[in-house]
Amino acid sequence: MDTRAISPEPSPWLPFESRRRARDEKREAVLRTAVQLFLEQGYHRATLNGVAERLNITKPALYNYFRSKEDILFECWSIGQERVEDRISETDAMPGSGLLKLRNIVGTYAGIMASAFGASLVRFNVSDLSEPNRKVTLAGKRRIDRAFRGYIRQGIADGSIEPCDIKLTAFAILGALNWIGHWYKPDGDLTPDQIAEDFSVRLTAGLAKRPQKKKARKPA
Amino acid sequence: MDTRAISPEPSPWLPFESRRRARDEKREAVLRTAVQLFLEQGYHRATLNGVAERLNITKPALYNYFRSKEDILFECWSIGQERVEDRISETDAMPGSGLLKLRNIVGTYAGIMASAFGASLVRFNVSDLSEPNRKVTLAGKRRIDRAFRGYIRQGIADGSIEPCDIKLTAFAILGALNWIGHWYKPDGDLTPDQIAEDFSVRLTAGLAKRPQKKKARKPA
DNA sequence: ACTTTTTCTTACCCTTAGGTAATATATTCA
DNA sequence: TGAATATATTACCTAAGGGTAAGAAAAAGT
Repeated sequence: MDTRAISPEPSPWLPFESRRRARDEKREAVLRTAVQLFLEQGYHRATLNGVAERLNITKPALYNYFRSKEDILFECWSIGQERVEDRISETDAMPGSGLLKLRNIVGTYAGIMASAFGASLVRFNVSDLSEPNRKVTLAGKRRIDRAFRGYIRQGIADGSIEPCDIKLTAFAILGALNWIGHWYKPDGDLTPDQIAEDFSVRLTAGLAKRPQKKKARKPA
Repeated sequence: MDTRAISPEPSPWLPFESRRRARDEKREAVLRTAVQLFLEQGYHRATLNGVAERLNITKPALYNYFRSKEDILFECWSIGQERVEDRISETDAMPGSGLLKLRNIVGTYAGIMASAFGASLVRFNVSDLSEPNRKVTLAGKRRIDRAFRGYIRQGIADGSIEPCDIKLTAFAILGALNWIGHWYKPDGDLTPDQIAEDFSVRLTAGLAKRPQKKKARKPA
């Protein structure tokens, strides 16, 4: 769109903003390429030269956008984490039973795990991060744990979920979900949506409270 | 123990064997220390100097027992893999329904995952291995997948397991199990046995074939 | 067109850690 | 005790790769 023809007095801010945008686009391109390479080869075997090469630039150019390799790693993790936390916020604000919320987060989380930034949440090693960044990631992991446990706890309270060991249940569900980040391949025969739909049912089916017979035994 | 005083005619093989044993013990000590350090710090951040230091020796001494760092990594993986495959063989030979076999392997697998060599199956990066070794590990992972799917398939065939998507079911169960290798801490409040017992029920509860509604069999 | 700022490249530094050579020290065995 | 073997140490090499300095090239602003 050529704004000069429409607006005779272009704001001096526009070029600045467009420059900012271009910069951010390049930054994101670096992150996309980096996370891809980190996943393919592992963080340590992947080199910044390799990242730069894929972008048709040279290594030092990367340092216009990031302060260090670890910085890139941490940002990749942050993007994945933010996606998850956004969905958790949405789910928290959702009306409905704990079981419903759990089903919702399981499905969306599965979808995220099938993306590169999502997989980076479980494929990267926290000990490759600096102490401050490591603390941030560990706190993030705890928040995810807490969210899942919260939905289960709510479900038990509102009667939608059969009473169970909350901690182990959350571990089991999160394990099944996180494992997606290890086995999912974009060129496979399963789409993220299929996985999300299946897992949202599969991982919660055993938890739903069944209609009370005289003696309710084990959950389905 | 001074064998010379007891046996007047000592076989020339005995010293040799005892030396072999001592050697193997040292080898295993290296592996135990190495796997521990690899898990604590990650393969790349952990150094052979660090491994040697914990053993009160120096780095080159390690090369009396292993040809390279990668060699050590691969052996750690192999030990974990062997433990799993042993249990799979046992389970294969077991009598009983597919569901029973699945419960059995889930429990034992959970226990293995709560050990250092077991965790090494999921905490280490295949791309840190040489091409031949990587092929071996990938083949190993496939064998585990195949075993789990086999039990599920058998269970469906013999009527102990409700028909389901075999592949996704196996992924979900293996994910929950493998995740143990990431969260289990020996100093936590859960013992491997507790986890094994819980998971063997938890991860299979949703699969068991329920009494058919047609026949209206009320639970006693 | 000229200046300034941003972005990128070439050339380089330098630490780290895996691996090796030469050699010393135990240990075994006769 | 002395030769042979096994095992460990000291000292060193070397490649790889993260990171930096100086300056060229491109873009923006005037």
